Order: sequence, then C-alpha cells, then structure tokens
Amino acid sequence: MSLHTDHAQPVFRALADPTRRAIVMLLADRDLRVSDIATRFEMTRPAVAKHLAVLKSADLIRVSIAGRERINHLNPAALKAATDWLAWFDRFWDDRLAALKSAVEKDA
Amino acid sequence: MSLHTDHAQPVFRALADPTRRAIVMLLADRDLRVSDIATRFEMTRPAVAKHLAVLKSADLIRVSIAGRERINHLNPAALKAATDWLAWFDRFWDDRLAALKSAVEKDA
DNA sequence: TTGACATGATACCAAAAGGTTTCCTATAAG
DNA sequence: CTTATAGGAAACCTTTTGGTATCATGTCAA
Repeated sequence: MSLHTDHAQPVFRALADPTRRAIVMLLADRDLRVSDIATRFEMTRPAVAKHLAVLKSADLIRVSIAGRERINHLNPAALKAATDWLAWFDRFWDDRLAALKSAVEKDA
Repeated sequence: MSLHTDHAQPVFRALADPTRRAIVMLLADRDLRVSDIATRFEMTRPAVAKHLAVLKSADLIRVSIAGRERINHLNPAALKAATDWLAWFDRFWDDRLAALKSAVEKDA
C-alpha cells in the first residue's frame, strides 16, 4: 500500500498535542500573531512559538511577515495527509458497507 | 464548538507514532498476538507491548484471551474521534476552494 | 533618536516517551 | 512432571518534549 510512504507523519505528530490542535482551531477562525495566540493560553509566548514551529514543520501553518509582525495563517490543505490515512479505514466502520458486504457474500 | 471536549486526544496521541500506525494497519489485515507483531519490527517484544498498551488506552485495539495467548484485534470505530475532528475542517477548505474558484472566474 | 513593542534565539529544566534487559507466571505439550 | 512458549511487569537508560526565563534584534512611533 502506498500509505507506507508515510508523509502523514509530521501532521500526526503535530496534531498529537492538544494545545496545537487548539491553535489550529483558533487559526481556522482568523489569522493571528504569536503573542495573540499566547494570550489565549496559560503558557508563555516562547512555549507557543515552539508549538507554532512544530505546526510549521508539518506545513499546517504559513507565516507572512508585515513589518515587525508575523501573521500566522492556517494551511488546512496540509490536514489532507492525515485525512487520507484515516480514510483508508472507512470501509471498516461504515455500517452500510458492512451490511452491503455481508449481503454480497450471502448472495455469492 | 463541541470539539472543545477533546475526546480525540488519546487517539491522536496514539497515532502520532509511526510504529503504532503501522501496527494499526497490520491489525486491519488480521488479528495478531504480541509476538507476531514483534517479529515484524526491529524492536523487542516489550517495546511492542508498550505500543499496544497505548493503542489499547485509546480503545483502538481490543484483546481477547485464548489460553495463554492474547489476540489483539483492531477496533476501527475508535478512529472516528480523529476523523470527526478533522472533518470539521472539510468545510473550511471547501470555502477556500470556493473563494479560489470565484477569484479565478472573476479573473477570467 | 529614543523608547516601546513583536518576535527570534538560547540555555536550561523536569517529565514523558521509546527502548532494552531481566525476571516471573501461566498454560500447553512431550 | 518437566520443559518450552506466550506474555506481563519492573528496573533502568537515553532522547524528546513541553515549558520557563533571559537576552538580542528589528521595526514602529513620539
């Protein structure tokens, strides 16, 4: 299976931390600067900056520089790597497919 | 948003490790014992057992005991927590695509 | 030009994660 | 009964992770 070429690794790694998932959701709503994000969590700005670095390395966020400010915006397309990996298992828990499968097997 | 109640945490945490994702794929194919899995990786059985413990704690695998053997089988339904979290962003990049599309059309 | 602000960079720390080795127990098989 | 097999459990080690405090730098504004 081509899933063996594990390009989803950085994305799953990034999403493993609850703070980072919360940041992703924040950025889904609007673009934010590091310090904007930091005020919304009970942790220091450098801590948030580290989380952003992990998200960046997974290409989940992009940064545009405007003067002394760096605007972080979400790149939702990067989530596709994870979605694709998970989609491979759809056939297992889809009840309709399971029903169809047993029907087909019975028929055969 | 109800996603704030982060029940997806154990699943994302479990999927963050490439070995564990590989184990999940193995178990999608067939049920296996700990030592069966261990032979397929370049690590010891206790190491694999630890990975299985993480997967169990996310309810991604279930164990049935048969004599001295413990059969691990996948519980694909547990992946739904992660899939649902990611699905929240589907409409987001759908919107983006729509915006892109209209921009392109405007340009033409 | 002189601060104030936004952020990067570095050093450091404790805890968690991923492994290994070793040992113990329970069951199956000869 | 004795031995081999399956796997749990504990002790230990190293690297990574998530976080802090502190300092350096570039830019905007008075």
